[in-house]
Amino acid sequence: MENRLERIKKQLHAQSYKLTPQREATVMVLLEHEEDHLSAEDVYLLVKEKAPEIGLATVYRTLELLTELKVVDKINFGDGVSRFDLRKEGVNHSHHHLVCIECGAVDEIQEDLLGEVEKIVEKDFHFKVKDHRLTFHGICHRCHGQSAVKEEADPSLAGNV
Amino acid sequence: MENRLERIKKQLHAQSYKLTPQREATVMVLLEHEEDHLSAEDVYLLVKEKAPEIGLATVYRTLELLTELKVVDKINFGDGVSRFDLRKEGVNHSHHHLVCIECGAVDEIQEDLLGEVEKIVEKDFHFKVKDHRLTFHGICHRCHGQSAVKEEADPSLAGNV
DNA sequence: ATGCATGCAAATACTTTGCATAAAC
DNA sequence: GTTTATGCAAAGTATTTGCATGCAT
Repeated sequence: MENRLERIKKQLHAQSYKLTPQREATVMVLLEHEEDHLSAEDVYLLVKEKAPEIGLATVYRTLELLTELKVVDKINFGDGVSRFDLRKEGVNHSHHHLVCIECGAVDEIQEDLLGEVEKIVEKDFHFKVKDHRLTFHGICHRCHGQSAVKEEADPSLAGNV
Repeated sequence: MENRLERIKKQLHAQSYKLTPQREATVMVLLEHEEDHLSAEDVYLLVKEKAPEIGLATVYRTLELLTELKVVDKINFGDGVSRFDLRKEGVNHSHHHLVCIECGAVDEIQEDLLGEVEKIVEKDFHFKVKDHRLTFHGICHRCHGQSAVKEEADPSLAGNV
């Protein structure tokens, strides 16, 4: 965790940005909630616990900065909010998501399943792939087979949105 | 074109919705701009040419309805707007997109390249896939190789956003 | 001192909603 | 005549921006 913060600090410095206490608190929240897909508002509320004086605008500005630096990916599941997803270290593309249409849970696939597909895109469509966004919509393993008890599916117990 | 409108009309009627003149005008705009990725506002402006009295709210409501009926897909490229993309007939999933980071053009891949990947997702992640969203970010065939003349890339001549 | 970063409030952008009217069945 | 759809305006969200202040070099 510490070294990831350090690395991000270096990335900031490399572009002559500072790791201010507010930015550090924001990054820490993201590191601590790596599995989640937090909206700017979510991040704001969590950062406030560490740095109560922080403003929402600063959080937005920090998330924008981190997106630029490719520390996080700004993703969108079709509800009206952008969510921010920490990239794994050394990984140069956004990972995949599984959105459950029953319970709303969002799970991640870290493994890159698009290698072959990207080759086809580059060859057949003459498109130089730099990054990708892949989301599947369907029924997650928790909801699967329990369509009879749909109503009881509890997203809070399941994957994180 | 006519038959596609007819088919959409039937889909509406099947759920006891009406094909009002406003809805028809909206659908016609979508059919005429199949290659584009129009925002609600874009659709509104185009529909106004056919039906000047239409209100923006009606366009939003119609697009929402068409999304429900899976006539269109509501997609999002990360700029703050939802865009609406007509599904091909008989196709039951969203098609793929190629977003050029140089010129902003968005091209489509109609062919489904995810068959194998979905099998893996279903087997290894126990996730029943119902639909998907796949977007590649990179350099399109028009911009490719002309990085020296970047500034001259003209999205209006290229694919449509 | 200078420049970057912050907090707050105001502004903007997009989308949804309430409600009275109008059209369709 | 009852339901469904529309247009307008108002309200809601999400996000961005302006600006005075603060912090760090």
